[in-house]
Amino acid sequence: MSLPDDLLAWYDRHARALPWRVPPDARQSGVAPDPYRVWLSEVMLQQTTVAAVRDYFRRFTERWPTVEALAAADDADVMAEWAGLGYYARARNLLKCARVVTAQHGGRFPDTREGLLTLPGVGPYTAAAIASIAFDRPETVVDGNVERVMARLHDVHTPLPAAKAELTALAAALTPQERAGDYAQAVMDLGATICTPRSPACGICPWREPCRARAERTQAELPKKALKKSKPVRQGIAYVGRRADGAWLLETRPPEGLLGGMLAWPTTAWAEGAPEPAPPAEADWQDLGAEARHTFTHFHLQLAIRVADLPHSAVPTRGEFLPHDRFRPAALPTLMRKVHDLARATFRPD
DNA sequence: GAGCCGTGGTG
DNA sequence: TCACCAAGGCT
Repeated sequence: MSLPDDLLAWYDRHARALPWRVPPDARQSGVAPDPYRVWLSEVMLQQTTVAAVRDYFRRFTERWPTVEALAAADDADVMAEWAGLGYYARARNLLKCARVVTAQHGGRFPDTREGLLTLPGVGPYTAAAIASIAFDRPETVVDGNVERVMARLHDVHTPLPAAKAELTALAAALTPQERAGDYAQAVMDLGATICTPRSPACGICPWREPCRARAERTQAELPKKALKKSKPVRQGIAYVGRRADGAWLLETRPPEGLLGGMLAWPTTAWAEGAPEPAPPAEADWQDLGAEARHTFTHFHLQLAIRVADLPHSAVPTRGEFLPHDRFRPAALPTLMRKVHDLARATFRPD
């Protein structure tokens, strides 16, 4: 038995049951995955855990069962449905991609890695994942799991990201011509359930015998990674205003950059040091005395909160009033939902 | 190559 | 409390 065969045999017994996955037995009986569902799941899973993705995947596929349905959706509806999942450029690219596939490819996803790479939001990993999982092409997927598994299997001590090319070559050398889709998912399942970042379960690993790191007892320290930079602290002020009729003053953030395209409370700029106030409407803004703390990828944020009852005649300089019955806190990104949770108690119950 | 871009779980 | 981490892509 070869290494890939050993892994596939393990996968046949231990594959995780996932909503977007065709299990190995069904697959070998000729059931083909739906490329739309494979693509959607892979985009959602970028830097995101399976546990976080499950409910989002279910809601998206119920609401938009096909790529054509998604392509026809309103941008704001898609952004609201994505709210809380993070990395919102993914949602913007998701729509772009659905519209390209619908308008330029007749609603069918390209079935090669090269074709898939031309799509918005589809990079080297996702293109290989869709090509292998949806179309059974022998492409090599290299995600964080595969990097970790290869670094341990071959005892590679070069730190990431410099080691990326080396680990990719090692992974490619193992990729089988047959059952490419199952193999791709098998390596990732191995990384997610056995060859985990901390406390890997080497004793029950199908690759425990050939694993070089296990032999050298270096598995816990691999893969090596470059030191991370510390995060600076930025500060700002969020303005939560409500009109007497219950409408909230909200804005849609600019399409690019942090939380781009998302519904949000108007805020000052976020910078190191005390923020310059920038209220979105003339009113008696009161400091809430509590702040929302949130950590983004590259900085910590401390967001002070100011609240105001706005007169019906108020003309905001930014944002617009969203009627009470059309406002869903779930449509806010998490930071803005935290702000709402802190501020809501200060207003009369609706 | 490196910075930007979210969030929730975990030790 | 806090740093680390997860099926990356774009610029």
